[in-house]
Amino acid sequence: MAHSFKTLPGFRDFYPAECAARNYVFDVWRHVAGRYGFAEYEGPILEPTHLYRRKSGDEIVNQLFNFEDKGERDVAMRPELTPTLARMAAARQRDFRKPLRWFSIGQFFRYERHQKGRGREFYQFNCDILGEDSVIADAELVSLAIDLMRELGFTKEDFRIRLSDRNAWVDFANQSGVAEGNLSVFLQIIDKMGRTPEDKTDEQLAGLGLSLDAVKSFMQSGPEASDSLAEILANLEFRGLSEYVEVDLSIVRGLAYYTGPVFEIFDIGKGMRAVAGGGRYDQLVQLIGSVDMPACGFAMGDMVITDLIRETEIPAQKLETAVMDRSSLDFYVVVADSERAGEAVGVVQLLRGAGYRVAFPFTPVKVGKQFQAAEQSGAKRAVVVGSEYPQLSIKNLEERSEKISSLDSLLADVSD
RNA sequence: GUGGCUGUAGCUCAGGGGUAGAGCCCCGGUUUGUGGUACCGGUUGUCGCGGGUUCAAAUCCCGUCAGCCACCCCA
Repeated sequence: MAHSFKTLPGFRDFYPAECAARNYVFDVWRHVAGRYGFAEYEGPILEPTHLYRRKSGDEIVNQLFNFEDKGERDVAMRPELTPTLARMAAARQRDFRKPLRWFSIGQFFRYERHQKGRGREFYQFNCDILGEDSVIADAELVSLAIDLMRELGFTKEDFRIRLSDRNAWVDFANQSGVAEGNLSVFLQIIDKMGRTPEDKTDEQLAGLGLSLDAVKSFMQSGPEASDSLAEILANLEFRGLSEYVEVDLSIVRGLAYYTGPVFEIFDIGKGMRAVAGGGRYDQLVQLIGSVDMPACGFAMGDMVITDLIRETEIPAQKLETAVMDRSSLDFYVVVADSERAGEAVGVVQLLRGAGYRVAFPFTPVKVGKQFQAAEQSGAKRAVVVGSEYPQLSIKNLEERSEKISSLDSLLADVSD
């Protein structure tokens, strides 16, 4: 084992079991997005590094897989999709009726330390509504996010949407006399309040002319903090989803481009990092594509949600069932007489032609072993091809029952 | 970038100065065309790598690398 090759740090191999689990999550994402009338799109995996600088500033480059290509372009593996989306939407905005409801499932790359729920490569579901400034769009996204979680098998005991509104804080700051130039500093302080010692927060706030008590008091103001919050909550109430949501004004979400309501999904009791997050970003399309287009969206990565699924009973069972369903065969064709191996593959193809998932042994194997292989493949039934051909026998592996069939009647007998 | 923990068979791990073990997995067998259990047998390791101490190191010491976890960051 001296010099074996391994995956690069933070990168993953997906063996069939993991790949099936991943695809199950993809299917749920795609399925639920479809129920909301979202259309799937995709962008390039490699983009000009500048696209991300434009949005997030130079410090972001430290977290990028970027390099110079053979045409001496500074390029980066995409760390997120929103800038690409903004570019795409702006470039052909006249081609689409508003609002755009678009989703995407893709792979992303960030050059950072690998830890639980976080790698250098991951998949992310992105879901955005563009060209709509009503906060009902925001509510629609929250609702979609809740339905994703429910579709995966989670209940209100398992997760919560924490909903906030940056504008509530902006209004608060304005009314409290915080200078315009200190707004982003202020939001940073709010964002970090939960993990900063109180006396330090107090000190920082004092620097802006604010008191910790006033901030803490406003933090408790709930849905009254802004009209948008109240409206979103009322909308979710009509949907019967309000029990999944709580107003939590401590949610501000790191970077500066959010302009309104923001939300994150958190597990209850497991203490993992955020499962998903998003919000309104009304200026970004303008910034990237010079087109004025309000927008909101959210993203969910595959790593935290998969951890959470595996650590929660019902979702874990749903995943296992789905993985089993998609990996198991419908039929295993047992070649009981190797003289009939040729006829057996004919039977195999007949079944495959009818849409069944079928496998058979490539080399002569004892019949007992073949049944064992059939069991382990998850096949529900076996078809035995032997010297009696074209007479066949269909065996139900679960019930251990057997019935006689023939080449001509096989498909009919099998579909009963 | 900082810190903590861990590196022994494909996997989960035990052992603890005298040149390696268990369980699982995998493969084969338990007499010639019928199955998950059981039983028998088998493969695999320079005990992460480099150096030091010692008659002797997987075991002790130093370094290094890797992994995990946390901090920073989190689009």
